[in-house]
Amino acid sequence: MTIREVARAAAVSVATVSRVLNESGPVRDETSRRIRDVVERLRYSPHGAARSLITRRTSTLGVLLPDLYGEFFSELIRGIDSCAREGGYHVLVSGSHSDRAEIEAVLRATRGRVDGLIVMSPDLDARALNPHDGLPIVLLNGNGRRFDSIHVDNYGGALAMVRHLIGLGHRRIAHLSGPAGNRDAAERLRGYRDAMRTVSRHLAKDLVIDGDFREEAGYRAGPQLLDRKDPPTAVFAANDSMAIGLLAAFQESGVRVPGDVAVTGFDDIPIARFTTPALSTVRVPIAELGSKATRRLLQRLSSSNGHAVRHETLATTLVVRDSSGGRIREGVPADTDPTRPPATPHSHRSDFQRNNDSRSER
Amino acid sequence: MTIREVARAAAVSVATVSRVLNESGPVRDETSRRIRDVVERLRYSPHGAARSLITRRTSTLGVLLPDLYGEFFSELIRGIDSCAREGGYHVLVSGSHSDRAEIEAVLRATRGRVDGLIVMSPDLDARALNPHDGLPIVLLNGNGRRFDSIHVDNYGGALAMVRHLIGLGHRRIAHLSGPAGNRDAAERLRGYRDAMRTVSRHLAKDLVIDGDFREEAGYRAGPQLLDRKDPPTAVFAANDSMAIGLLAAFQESGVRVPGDVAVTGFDDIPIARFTTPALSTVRVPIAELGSKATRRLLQRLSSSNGHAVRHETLATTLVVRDSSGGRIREGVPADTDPTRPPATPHSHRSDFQRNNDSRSER
DNA sequence: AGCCGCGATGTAAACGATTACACAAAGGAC
DNA sequence: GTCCTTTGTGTAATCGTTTACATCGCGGCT
Repeated sequence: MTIREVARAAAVSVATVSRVLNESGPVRDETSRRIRDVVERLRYSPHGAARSLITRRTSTLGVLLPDLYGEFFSELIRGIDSCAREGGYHVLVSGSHSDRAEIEAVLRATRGRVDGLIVMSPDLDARALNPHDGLPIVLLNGNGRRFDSIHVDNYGGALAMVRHLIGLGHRRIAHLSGPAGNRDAAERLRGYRDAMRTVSRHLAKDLVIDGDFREEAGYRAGPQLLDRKDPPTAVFAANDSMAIGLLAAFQESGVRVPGDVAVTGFDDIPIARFTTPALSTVRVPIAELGSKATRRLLQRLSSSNGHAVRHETLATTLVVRDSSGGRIREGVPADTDPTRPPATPHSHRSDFQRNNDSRSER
Repeated sequence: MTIREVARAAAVSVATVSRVLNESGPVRDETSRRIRDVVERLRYSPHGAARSLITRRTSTLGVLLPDLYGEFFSELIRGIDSCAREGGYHVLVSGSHSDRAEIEAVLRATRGRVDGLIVMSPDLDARALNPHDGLPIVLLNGNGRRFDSIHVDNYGGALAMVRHLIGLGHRRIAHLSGPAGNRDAAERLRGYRDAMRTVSRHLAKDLVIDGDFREEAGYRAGPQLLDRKDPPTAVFAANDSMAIGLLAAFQESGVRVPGDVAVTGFDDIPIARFTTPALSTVRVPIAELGSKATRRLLQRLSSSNGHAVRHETLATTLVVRDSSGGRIREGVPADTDPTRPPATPHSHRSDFQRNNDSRSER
């Protein structure tokens, strides 16, 4: 079932078959029709490897992720996949890249298999992938200057959230941080610190508990926080998963949220609005993050003339639900979110949102 | 940076370089070392497409999924990816295949790009991929007889869950079903129906509400159920996402769970144990489903002598937490689950589990 | 009539690896 | 010394495409 057999069956040369299949070059209508018939009948489809060998394009995008755990990544991949497919590309994913050596191994293994790379590696500087022979790369929340990148405004989101809590009168606000070394986590922590600093030193004091982005960490943090002699009145978790774990711990201890203590998260994973109480959080446009990165990569692939490297930051949105106790119960318009794709209607639960627009183009 | 340049730089022939790189054939130690040095220095790595053209292997597995939404798929992909990487394979994913035409398009496009396929397509019979020229395929919850397949015991799990509710004294038990046409959903529904049938017709009556596996569907079902003149005392949702939506709706309506009504789910996604109240559900070994499928595929790839087609069904586990009200509060050993990977310790919240072992090998 | 251009097609050279085969040198066995 | 085997290496065919170039009619122009 090679192009050769098709050519023979249609009594033409391979060149003509190729021309018909790729719509390159002129072919008589009748010939074209005949060839198409044969292709259909023989169920021929060209061999990908052979094709990419000569065209030097694979129609495949590589996606390197630090992990594949949780709803965040399924959303991200969803954004990437839908956008890639639209552009006629396949997606090669690869999760759990802890150390630099592993990243390099994958980079090597994928040579000649992908046309470009989307790399998310928050633990690591991008130096590992420095010298990769001109393969276009888009970084997700990375810190390389040399590559295109799409960032999420972690800092701004955290700042807005903590200010929100401060605005509600909270002073003893704890932060449940993400894993050490993780860049996103670090930025959220920085936002927390800076927001706290705007309040008089005597009244507000940093209180950071180490977490790791998993539900369990939040669950364990609950008792730790309650056992202090000056327990916080609000806890800002570095992501929703931990906030949900925290919610569970408080619930078990009989601590009311938000009555006794406010709890907030970060990411706005789809489930956040269905927790009890509904979680106040910072919305990260996850799928959009993926699709934006993909679009950027595709555009760099098509226009080979190297545009300047671009760094873009996606704005986050403060989403006030019940768990922070800050919800305005009257006069809130139902679901005013313009960014949410209409494919996922959540029309019943209303959110109060504030766009925290510190978006920037560096 | 081709093998040719490496050969020239090391003053040997391309054949020798290839032999060193693949450890095929004898090479003098000194020559071998010299070549390795050059490879290192030139940062050479062989071109994937060229290699797969001649070897007829791509070291890539294709994964066709119906969708990429939610925690279920990230778990599944995680299982697949880790197992594939272990075997030295890459993973090409592709989500959202609604109709048959789309599946066929992807099948064509991936010819010569993958060595085998894992296909999950619960909406569809497997006939679409019938005649694919000898490409090894493993079906996930599909209904093809001709291909290897791994199933989840949806029926047994549903049966066990509904019996659990009946055992607690419930008679008016509603079922919030999955999307029409979805095979998993259909099996769970069948389990529900059969369990209900074991109770006297007068006392227990089917009550099925249509859902679609999304949180929102559960949320909307809440009022619908409460507004009936004979509201159910228990609701068995066809998956956890919908159960969580339902929990949120009941919470808002002031209906206590499990006091006023019991709620249960299916899947045991990681977040299920952190809902309020903790969700009673049926555990599906999702990551294992992925890794089992992958292992099967790999083994079929290596031993080309065609074993007979095998169909395997993975057992599910009844996980009793708080939302069903059936939790035995005394004498429950903490976290006795043997199937849970130690990588995700959830040591604080205890589960009471019952292995519903209707596993079978067809 | 001769020339040019163009449309339709065929021929063959790439692309970058693997590998069957050839071959040379060396070492034993006789 | 001849023959055979083993080891180490090189030459060239091969995988299935794309595509530059050549070819061949054919019609229009001068």
